[in-house]
Amino acid sequence: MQEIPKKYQHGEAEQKWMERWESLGIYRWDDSLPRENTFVVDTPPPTVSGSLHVGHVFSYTHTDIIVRYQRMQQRNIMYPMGWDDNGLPTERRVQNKFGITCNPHLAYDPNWKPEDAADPKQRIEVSRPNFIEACALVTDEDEAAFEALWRRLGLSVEWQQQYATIDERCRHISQLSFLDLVERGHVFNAESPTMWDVGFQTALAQADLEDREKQGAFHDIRFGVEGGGEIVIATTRPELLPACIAVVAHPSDERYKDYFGKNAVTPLFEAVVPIVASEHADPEKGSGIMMICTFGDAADVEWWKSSGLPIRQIIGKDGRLKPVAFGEEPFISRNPERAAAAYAEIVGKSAKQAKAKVAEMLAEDASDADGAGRALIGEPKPTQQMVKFYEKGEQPIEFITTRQWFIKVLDYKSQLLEQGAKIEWHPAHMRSRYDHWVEGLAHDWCISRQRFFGVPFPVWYPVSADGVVGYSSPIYAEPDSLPIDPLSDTPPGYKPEQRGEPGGFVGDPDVMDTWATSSLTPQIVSKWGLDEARHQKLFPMDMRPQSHEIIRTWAFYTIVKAWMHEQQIPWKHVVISGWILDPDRKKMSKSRGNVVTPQHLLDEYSSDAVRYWTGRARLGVDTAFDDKVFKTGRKLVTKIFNASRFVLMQIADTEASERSVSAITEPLDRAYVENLRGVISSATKAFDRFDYAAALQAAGVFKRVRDGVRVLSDGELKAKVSLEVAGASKTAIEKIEKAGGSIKVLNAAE
RNA sequence: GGGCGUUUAGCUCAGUUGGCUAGAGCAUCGGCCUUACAAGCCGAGGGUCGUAGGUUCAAGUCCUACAACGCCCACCA
Repeated sequence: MQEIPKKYQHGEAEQKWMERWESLGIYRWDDSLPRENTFVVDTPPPTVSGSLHVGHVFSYTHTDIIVRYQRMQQRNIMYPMGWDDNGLPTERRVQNKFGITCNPHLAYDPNWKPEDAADPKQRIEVSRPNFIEACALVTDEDEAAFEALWRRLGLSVEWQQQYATIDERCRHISQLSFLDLVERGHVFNAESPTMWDVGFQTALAQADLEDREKQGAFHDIRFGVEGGGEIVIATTRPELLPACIAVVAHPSDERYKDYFGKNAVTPLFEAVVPIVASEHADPEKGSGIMMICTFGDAADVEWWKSSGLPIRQIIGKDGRLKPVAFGEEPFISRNPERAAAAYAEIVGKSAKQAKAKVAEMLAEDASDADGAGRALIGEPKPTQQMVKFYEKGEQPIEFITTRQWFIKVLDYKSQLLEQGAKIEWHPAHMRSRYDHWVEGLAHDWCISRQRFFGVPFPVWYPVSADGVVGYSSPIYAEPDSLPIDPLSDTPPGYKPEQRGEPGGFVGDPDVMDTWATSSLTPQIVSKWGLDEARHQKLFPMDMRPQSHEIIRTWAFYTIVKAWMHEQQIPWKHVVISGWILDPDRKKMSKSRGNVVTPQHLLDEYSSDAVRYWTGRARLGVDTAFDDKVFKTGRKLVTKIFNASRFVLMQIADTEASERSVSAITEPLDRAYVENLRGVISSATKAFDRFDYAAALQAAGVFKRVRDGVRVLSDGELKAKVSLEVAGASKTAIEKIEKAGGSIKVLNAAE
């Protein structure tokens, strides 16, 4: 990298002030002061992924600008900082760095140290507490890097108030939250079809998904009908044919009216499935008739739930077709031997491989169910389709039946909408994103994940004398004992030796969704459940800064928790910042490879110049990265610095009595002061509505009101004044004269 | 398919409840070493306010339709 000239090296001075501020403790929150006049910020805990980019600098500076304004208004500020180290990104990095995987059922080994993990290539299994130690080692480094950046940027964070989402306090409060929701009846566990990522092998929530476009193909498949006839069904997932449980068409669809009540026979597997009239089918789409499989998509799940039909689950947790027994419930077939032979061709294959194989078999199959000919009609027809993926996953999600914990959000849509309406959104239109998300919710919030680096559920299950685990009668931890790990701690009334034994207990091996903790950031800061007096002083908070793409997760979940626990809103204001776009107006993201790191910008232009750049971006509006703005910022900062020096020099030569406003007598000076009042007033109003960009603009306009034009148009000095001005513009002179003033323009020589 | 947003100077963007000749920064061009500041100062040129209608004494601003771009959601047999 090019070396930065000495005159542009700002680090030293910034370092000095950073240390000065810290030693003075000027950013401390004073817990002795009452709630009134306190300003509390729900700072976003950044994911400590080790990579920093200008996006971080951008949104965190916005918050700092608002905080500094509030501090100038004499507010007692709570501006904490958290680190989101809990969750999958850290887990993956630790696995690769130390060559370990977590086996939550192992016991903690106090002698094992991550540093002496032998060979990164050799995967050794460690207990969950050991794994968490290894995670802590990695995240400590990352957190230090983030903290250094934040300090360099001059964020006026209250560094005494730090938390990490995996630390003891966060685990404690997350578990307490879970127990409280159990008590209030908002939580349940159920074995039911759930969105599942086959790569990470964990359950997911609706908010974890994203749509991706994928090349698919319609396969027209001929089904026989018992008693004669045939129907043709178009599907993009022929591999699910063995999982078909029914065939449905719209009740008003004339083409299929005669078939309702009869049974269809699937090709290859010869399962006899009912032909059902259902609103679920759209006569306009495909051939108007569709197969219901367990499970192709969320709609299949819904339909199955109300049908009373059995589940034919063929996709396993790893995304491969698992072994099933034809001829036995639920895989009843008219011809079990043929079905088993066909299935033997695809068992163990991934869904994708199985799709191709099934299509091949259908194409070759000349003797389908009722001997009507080739089961696959024509060639598969390619189509672009939108498929749901886990946002971090590489394969489409599947619906797989597993036992999971859920929070009931579907029952409370109207209450959650009401809560959203009580919060002020900046900009206001961002609220509609929240409203739409809530209105469109289709699933309760699945909060359990089959992962390791997270907060465990404070739950055990009794094991009966004949070895059956009692999932329906969980043993909950005592609130006083939190945080606990059910895989190493023993439930009340049991002895450690009874773990896994008949008549004993087992611990719940799952961890919580990382949002189950992140949704409690206000309560974590206020120490809800741990320190009631502090909670009352800090909750609800004043401001939640965040970006718009996580309205459906972070904002939504936080609102859910605050409402469920205390029927409160978590904060009064949500402040939404936009994205950083690259100079071509594309979103900056790691995958695009267009990310700009902040360090060289700070070195070359100074923290203040970078802050100036962020301050120009309006709330909620995406901003293109433009290095000209940094240059402008640097010039402006120098200007202000020099002007201040000039003023200080003047003051040094002036008696204290001459420094009051009343001592200003020159009309032009008085005009400036008058104008300054207006600037302060409009900047203050802007800041009060969190619009720092408008405040900056107000100040920027003042900078160039040097010829008194605006003063004459609206100050109290509109009365006739005579001005002696150096270098007044032509227009300024005209305006002043038009307003009835007179003006004498001085030459440089005078 | 539903929703939200954006569209104003070459570029990046302001423009409040409709109200004097639509503004700023950057860029361009011209002129200046005028107490701290050439990392500065003064000035100039540059706009059919996305398109088409409508309301009004008056529309960048309000209404209707349309277009382009971005985002969110849904569908996806």
